[in-house]
Amino acid sequence: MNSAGMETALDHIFAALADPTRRAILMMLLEDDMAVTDVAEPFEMSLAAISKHLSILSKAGLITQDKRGRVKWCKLEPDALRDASIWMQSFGQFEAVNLDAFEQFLDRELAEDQGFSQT
Amino acid sequence: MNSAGMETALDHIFAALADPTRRAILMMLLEDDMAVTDVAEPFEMSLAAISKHLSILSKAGLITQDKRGRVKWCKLEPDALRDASIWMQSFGQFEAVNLDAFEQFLDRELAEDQGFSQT
DNA sequence: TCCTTATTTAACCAAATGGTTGACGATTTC
DNA sequence: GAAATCGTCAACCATTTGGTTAAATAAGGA
Repeated sequence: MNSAGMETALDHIFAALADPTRRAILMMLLEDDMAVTDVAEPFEMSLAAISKHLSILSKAGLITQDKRGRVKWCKLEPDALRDASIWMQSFGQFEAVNLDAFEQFLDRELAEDQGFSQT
Repeated sequence: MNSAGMETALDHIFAALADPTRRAILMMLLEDDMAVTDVAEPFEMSLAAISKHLSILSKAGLITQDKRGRVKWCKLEPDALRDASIWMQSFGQFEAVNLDAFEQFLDRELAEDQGFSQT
């Protein structure tokens, strides 16, 4: 019924998006890459908490983190939203679509993308 | 920072979508409305657990439930995904890729269904 | 070298999540 | 009316989540 791996990826992506702090972080990164400290600045919570949020976003593939010197730069990876978006579009606009074919489509799509880098 | 009101709705929608059981339920409801007992049938968990999942989907606005007699019918409400879709559209870069891939998928679908008129 | 800055890790906590079983109210059927 | 069916609720449990503080690691700057 379900292609293996698809669930986990979608699990992580949707779970990451379910938190308003993490969505706000993604919005910030839309404008520019940022260091962890700068990401944390507008929030009223500890740096450690933000670090955890960034780790969750990273594991979901929504951002990548690139350490240069002692600064870790966070970069948006919007392609990771593709799987989730494709999944959602099947409900929003294309209800009549054949499900078996849709799942085969997802299999092909995800086979290409297997393995977000998750250091 | 964030538009008021939107957060809670998105929280609920994304959190609802983060669980594979709930996504599977939505897929099932894509085909037809179903009674709670029938929704639960393919899953290896209690009816009470499925009832909770349905409640979560309902609170997220992803389904509605209509009780007729002793049977409660579950109906997909794909419009609820619109908020989440709109939010994701702010990440414009991936959207083009996504729609491109999905259109290719649709083309294959429509090629099989000669005479299907797209609305 | 010593101090400061940048970030993660560890230990801890409260609350939420996802599941269970069993009892219950409501409805249909016999 | 009695029994079966549909679904939820209450109580419980283990695990995960989202936060804290404090210590640890790493890199730059004085």
